[in-house]
Amino acid sequence: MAPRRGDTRERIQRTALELFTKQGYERTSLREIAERVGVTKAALYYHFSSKEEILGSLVSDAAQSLADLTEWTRSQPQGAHTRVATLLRLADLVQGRWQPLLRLAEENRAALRGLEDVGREVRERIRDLYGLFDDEMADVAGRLRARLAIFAVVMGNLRDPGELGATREEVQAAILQVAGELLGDGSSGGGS
Amino acid sequence: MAPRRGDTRERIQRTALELFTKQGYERTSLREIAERVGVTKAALYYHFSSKEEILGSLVSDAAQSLADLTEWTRSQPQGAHTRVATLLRLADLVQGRWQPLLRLAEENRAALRGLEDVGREVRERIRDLYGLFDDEMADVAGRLRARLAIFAVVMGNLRDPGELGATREEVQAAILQVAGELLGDGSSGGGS
DNA sequence: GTCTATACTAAGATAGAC
DNA sequence: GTCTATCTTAGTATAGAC
Repeated sequence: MAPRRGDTRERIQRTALELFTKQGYERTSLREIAERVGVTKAALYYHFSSKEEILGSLVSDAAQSLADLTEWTRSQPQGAHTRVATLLRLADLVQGRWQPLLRLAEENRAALRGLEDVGREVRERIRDLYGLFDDEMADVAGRLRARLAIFAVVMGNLRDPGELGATREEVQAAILQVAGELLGDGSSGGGS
Repeated sequence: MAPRRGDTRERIQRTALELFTKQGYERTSLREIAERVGVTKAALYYHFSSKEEILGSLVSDAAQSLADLTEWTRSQPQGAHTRVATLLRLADLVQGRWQPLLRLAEENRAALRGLEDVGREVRERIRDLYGLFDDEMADVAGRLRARLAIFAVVMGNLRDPGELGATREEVQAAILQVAGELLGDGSSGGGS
């Protein structure tokens, strides 16, 4: 219980992420965060100008790595292979360091909407990602399939595998199979 | 501006639904609702025992019509035709009277999670709906496709059609096409 | 049965001392 | 960099007028 020095800001972020996700953003009070970190409410206001800014600081990290992903995709040759490779990288992120934040985002969309600057940036990055797939899809159904493929990768990795009556590995294999089907059809599918 | 009598409860519900959806559940104060309705905060407490109960009263209506839908499906002969017919009815509900509430639910999942009784009921009804499709799907990929079909119907009808660069009618047609593909493959698709 | 007046606790936020 | 004290407003609750 030695009084740590210099890492208070990060400890606030870690604690907030945990509590925001478990209880919801609005149901988590600054008093609660401060108590867990071992400081007073006012101390939080030294490191962050508001409760919203704590949330924003968590989101902007993820926005950066999402930008990295779309940039990588753009640097690759266009085609089905790159689309699938992008989904694989996305799956890694969703299972890895994005997971806590995505759970938070899923449950607290209204709070995220309140974020002015950071929120706008994330929404733009997400649109970028969609755009990468849309560009190669001829028709509405194709773009819809691409979005469903992305959704399957994201949500399939967030939810309890038991919901589908399978292990995590089985679900992961099924996601990649179905996502491949959805992306494959689209690029050569018939129009209206 | 005549002082209406007897419809205060419904006006509270309508106003709450609108504000909860537009601003988020937690960001909407009882004072705000009361002001719009033209009564005091305390009057709300005559009609509802808490803010949560206002939300719960909105949700329980939808839970009932969801139960009606699954019951109807169960009364029909099993098969691809019934699955598609169920999705069509679901699409009608999503575009119609469920729309405001679904928008609310999407943005305020954390608040919904707080609803003890009603929340449990809705989650059970949703699981029932999934179960109807799961029963006829042999493998994990099939069940995943069925869920994606349901998701496409629900979300495709909630989002702005412009996101896919199409009109509402075009999006609607694409949703039904893709949902049909997803449900069709599943029942005869190959195993692992 | 329907609502107003009023009060209580806890929230986010700020000012200024150390 | 952190704390004490304080402010405003939120949700909640009750007593009592009509």
